[in-house]
Amino acid sequence: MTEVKPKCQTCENLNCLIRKNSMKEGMDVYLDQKVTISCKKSQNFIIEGSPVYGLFFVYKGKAKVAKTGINGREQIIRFVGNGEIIGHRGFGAQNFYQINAVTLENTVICNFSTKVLEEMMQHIPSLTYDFMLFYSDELNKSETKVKKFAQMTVREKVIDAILYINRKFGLVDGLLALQLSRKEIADFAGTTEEQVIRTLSALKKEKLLTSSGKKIGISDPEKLKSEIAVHNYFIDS
DNA sequence: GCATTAATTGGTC
DNA sequence: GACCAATTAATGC
Repeated sequence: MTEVKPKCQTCENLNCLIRKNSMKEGMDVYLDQKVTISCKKSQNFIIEGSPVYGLFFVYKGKAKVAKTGINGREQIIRFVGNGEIIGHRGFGAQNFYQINAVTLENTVICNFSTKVLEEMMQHIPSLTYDFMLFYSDELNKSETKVKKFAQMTVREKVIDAILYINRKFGLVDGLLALQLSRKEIADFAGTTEEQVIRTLSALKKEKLLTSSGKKIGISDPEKLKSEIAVHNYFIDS
């Protein structure tokens, strides 16, 4: 752990709420209290049910946020990349995390304690406002997701999941930059691994998707989008 | 190359 | 459309 703590003021993750406000008067004292940790792939750095110890930001890497169901069934809430927040539901009244967060690759994470965050919020209004907008947006996404889960067919859910991953992480050589197992796609889409596999091979046969090994490529994004357009696919849930 | 893990396929409820 | 079992492909050591 000889990592140099990245400075917020010069961080390249311009979408990070802390970064956005890092130049504000009085921020320095809070930013100095940041803790940065280096996680290997598949590290469970937030454990469901454990006491809240602040807010996390992805500095570099990727992670998934999930809730565990009864018989090992997992519901992936969302995927996060550079500059994004994790654990924000634990901020405020709640004392225990309601989610698990696991890295999908080697990932560097910044952490602010709840105490430091509270002080920041009290003293930097623009930061507080940005957070409010963020929470509002999250709630909107969450509501959209409820609708999707209730109304979409499996095929639509899988298409939606693929497009979401594409929107968020993009393609490399025509293949999704974030490589997930079929099980993970299923846990995110709200269906089973087998259904995902069957849907993927159907879409492949229809020439809407391509694949190279276990990696997935998109060959006809417009057609995919039009299939779920009726569900407002463009809302990034 | 072998052993473990993931993907796929077929069948049942 | 979920769950289970058997087969096959992919990947780690």
